[in-house]
Amino acid sequence: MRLTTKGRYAVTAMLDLALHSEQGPVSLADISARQGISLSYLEQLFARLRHFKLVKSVRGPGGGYRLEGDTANISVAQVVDAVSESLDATRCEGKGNCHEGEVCLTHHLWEDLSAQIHRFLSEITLADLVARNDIQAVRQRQDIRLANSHHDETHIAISEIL
Amino acid sequence: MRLTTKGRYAVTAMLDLALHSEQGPVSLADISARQGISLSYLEQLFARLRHFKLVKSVRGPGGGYRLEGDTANISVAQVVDAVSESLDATRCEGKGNCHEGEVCLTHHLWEDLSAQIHRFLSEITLADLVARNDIQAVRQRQDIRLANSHHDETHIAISEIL
DNA sequence: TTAATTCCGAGTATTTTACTCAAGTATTCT
DNA sequence: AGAATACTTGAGTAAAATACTCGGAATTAA
Repeated sequence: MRLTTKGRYAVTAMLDLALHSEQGPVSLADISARQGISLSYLEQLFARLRHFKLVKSVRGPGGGYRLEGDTANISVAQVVDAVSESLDATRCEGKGNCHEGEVCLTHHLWEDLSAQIHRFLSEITLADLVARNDIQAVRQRQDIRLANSHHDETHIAISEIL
Repeated sequence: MRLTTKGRYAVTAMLDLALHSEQGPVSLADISARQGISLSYLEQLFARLRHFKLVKSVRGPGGGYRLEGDTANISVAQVVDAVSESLDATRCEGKGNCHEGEVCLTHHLWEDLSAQIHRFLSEITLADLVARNDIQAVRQRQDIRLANSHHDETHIAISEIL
């Protein structure tokens, strides 16, 4: 469980997707416009999200991405895990080449911590985030703004509101 | 709250320090030998740990580092915070230049999560870690090994045991 | 067919990580 | 006082991760 801005971008994008999933598939271009994340970067992130079965793609015009399954079944932990490597950084790498059969200790300890953080983030779902009224308030502002301005260059990104 | 290998190195080093603090100051060279972390990198980490008043340096022969205060008062969160930048990655950066006075939303959300993880790691102290008997077992092996071998090149790092 | 979209691969700039090297400073032991 | 020990500082560097660009191919609705 690595915790960097990359995971944060992914959570933001997934939240945006959750907020707009009612009106059919959401294009990455729209997410890019609303959240201020580059399109190509989103493509990379969504390739992994798709691979982990968190989203489903619809190709062609009017296409985009849909959440795979219900928002209540997608946790923040899943999203973060999908886009970020798990951190090992040990000489042994779980292969058991720790000295003389003695199993790793610092390793276990850290994985312990890591597992607990993971458990914690597993209990927060996209549905929980969507239910927050501060999020709902922003959603509306963003929608209006995107509708008004396909020529306008000012946006309110969710990240500017979180 | 960023969670990478850097923080892990710091926690490992601090744990090593805690395990050997009874016999006077611990030199970075010893920690380097036991934990397999390069001396220069430890120097950088400890410069920050010192700056955050988590350790105290003792110069001169027989010198090294001591923990500043009791192990029960040093949390994992403090150690991680000391060595890693806090992740912002927002266009607004808390400066309130979020659009039209509307406060950041995704920002708040993430900081919320971040704060909760922080709280979680704040409740785990070095004393808690030292108390684990798997750690104690390793400690002894490492001590023997370091004593026997200032010419020997095989070590059991805590990280090989965690 | 055309346009919108996902998909895919290569490439790149920036930052972070992890480390090396070298010179300097403080302290203690003799 | 002088030498040894060890911290301190700073510059520099290689590798990895991050964040992004670009070009083009595949798909499909209209």
